[in-house]
Amino acid sequence: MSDEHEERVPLAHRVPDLGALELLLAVARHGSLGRAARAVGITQPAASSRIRSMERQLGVALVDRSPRGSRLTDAGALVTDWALRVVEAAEAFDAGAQALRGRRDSRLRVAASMTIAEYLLPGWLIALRAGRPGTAVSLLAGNSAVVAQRLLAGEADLGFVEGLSVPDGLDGAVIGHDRLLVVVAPSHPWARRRAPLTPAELAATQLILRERGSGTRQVLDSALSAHGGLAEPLLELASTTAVKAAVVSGAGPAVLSELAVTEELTARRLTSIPLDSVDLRRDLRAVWPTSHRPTGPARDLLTLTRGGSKPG
Amino acid sequence: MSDEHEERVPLAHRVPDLGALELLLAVARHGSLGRAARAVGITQPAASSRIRSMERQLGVALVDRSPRGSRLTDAGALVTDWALRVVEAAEAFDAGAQALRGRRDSRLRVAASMTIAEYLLPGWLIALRAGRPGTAVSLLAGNSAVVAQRLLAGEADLGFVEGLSVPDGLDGAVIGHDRLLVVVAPSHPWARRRAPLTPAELAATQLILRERGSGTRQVLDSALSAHGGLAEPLLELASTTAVKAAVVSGAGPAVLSELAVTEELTARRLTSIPLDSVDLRRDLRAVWPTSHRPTGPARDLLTLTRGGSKPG
DNA sequence: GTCGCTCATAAATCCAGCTTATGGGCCCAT
DNA sequence: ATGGGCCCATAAGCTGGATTTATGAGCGAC
Repeated sequence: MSDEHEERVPLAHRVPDLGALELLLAVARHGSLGRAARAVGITQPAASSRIRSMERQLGVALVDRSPRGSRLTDAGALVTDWALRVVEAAEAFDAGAQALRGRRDSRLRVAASMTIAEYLLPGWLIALRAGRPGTAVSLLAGNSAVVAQRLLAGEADLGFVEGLSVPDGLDGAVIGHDRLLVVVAPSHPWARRRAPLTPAELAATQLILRERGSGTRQVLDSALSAHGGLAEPLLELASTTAVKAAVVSGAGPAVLSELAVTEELTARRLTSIPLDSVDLRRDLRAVWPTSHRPTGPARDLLTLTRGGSKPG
Repeated sequence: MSDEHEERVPLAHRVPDLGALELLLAVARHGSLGRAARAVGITQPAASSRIRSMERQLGVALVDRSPRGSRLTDAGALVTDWALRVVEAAEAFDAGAQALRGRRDSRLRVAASMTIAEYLLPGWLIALRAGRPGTAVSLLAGNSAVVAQRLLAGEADLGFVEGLSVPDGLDGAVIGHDRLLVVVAPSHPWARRRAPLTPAELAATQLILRERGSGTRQVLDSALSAHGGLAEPLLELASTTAVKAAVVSGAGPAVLSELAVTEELTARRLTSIPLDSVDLRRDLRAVWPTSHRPTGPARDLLTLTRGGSKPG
């Protein structure tokens, strides 16, 4: 059962590559193929050819060319918006990857829980880079205990954890909230029910879970301990990505951070089921050693995450 | 003043291409380079080389190779999650593009307002494709009047509009809600204020707007008519994308649908400013000709959009 | 020991996209 | 009206990256 979606033609052949999407965005911004070309560092004929082959690939005219410049067509405006989503995701990828790369010699060392590292940090790093270009960031992902240990050992400058309490020896500040959601594919029977799920029902259901030790799983286990504890997992998978993929493909229900599934929820690829009586909210906290108040880039990042503006 | 963010190295050179990201996801799913290679339709050496150059590019080991298969490293799990976001955005792009292309000979013809077409439809189409593979969809984007006209002329099977009322001759159902938000870059002075914005202040401020005729702009104009109406625009741009890009780069404030900016808000690339006394909520509705209840794929799509529970 | 799976390497091929060079259309200023 | 500025399109040649085949080597099960 489950996966093996055999796609005759891979996605990469149906979607223009990142360079082309960036070029399209540049055209939208600058109003001319030539200007856009210069903005992305290629020549005008290259841009012309690239946009043309993109139009051939999509089967739709994207820009109105005129001797006075180029404007997006109606379809082009739509495509450009979709392209922006892809480019933004790619920027987040890049921000995260850069942080991961600089493990050794970097200046700002961040330790974060998986959920925060996956879904929030890349965005923050983009914003940080805008305010402090050139800051090298390194990122280590682990559970609360690992984060605490790194901070106390002086191997990280700033940490982020989700959970109920601040580990000993650390100071912290709440920077946001997160909630665990029960999610299923829209085709799942639960998607049609009107009544909220009861904790007992959830506890008795076989779920798709991350492997033992994940923070998400621990929170869920303790919240349901009064109702019989978690049932045997239906599947145990290594990454949040794998869990999501399994749920989307209809393998069964899972409980995931809302941060991990907002995209799928608005797109209706997943449906969230209300849960009765149990509140699965948890705080997101920035933490640091009591002795070392964050300074410099660490302080900037901290400020950023609290919704404020940058110091300057 | 538009700033020229000159990136020495374009994003496309720092981020692996879509094919490589898909391959990485396949490796995560299948646990072996060779199987992953077959899954994406290339040979094993090609996959090996691609993953290797990806690791070189990112400067991080992504998979643990062994004679019994390959598993993701810790860093690999993070990267894979970021990769999934990119691939999902690309899938949405593809879903939209396919709908756009099939304008002529397709079986399900959808007419939708810009905001819905941009941010919700691609996701719905992905879900629809999962349930009804092979359904060809065509998409036309326009304002309420255009949508109504197409439906009544029999040139579209199902419509989606945002707004206060259902056009004459159509039946409709509320499928969700949307809210207009005032957004600025985190560096903008407004990001620091504690007091909500007053309607008069907003009306007196020069904003970055979509060009005249956009639904968003009309709603805003009428909501502020009691407070002096909109000021002269600071910039008039052709697409929501262009507006967002201008705001992020600090050009000024804008008013945009929350659907358009959720991503930027959670990533803190944009900040939303509370607005006093004026409620900019609006309903999102599916609509169809009173005479033609949706059937077949149109009915499936309609069911899909009413499926989940959406906060807000 | 041998078969089955795994991954890595080498060499040849092929194609996609780039650059330079050129030409034509439109508008404005002189 | 005419030259110069902007715009875009086309043609030709080059280059590099990714692919394919063919092979070798490690590990485990029988």
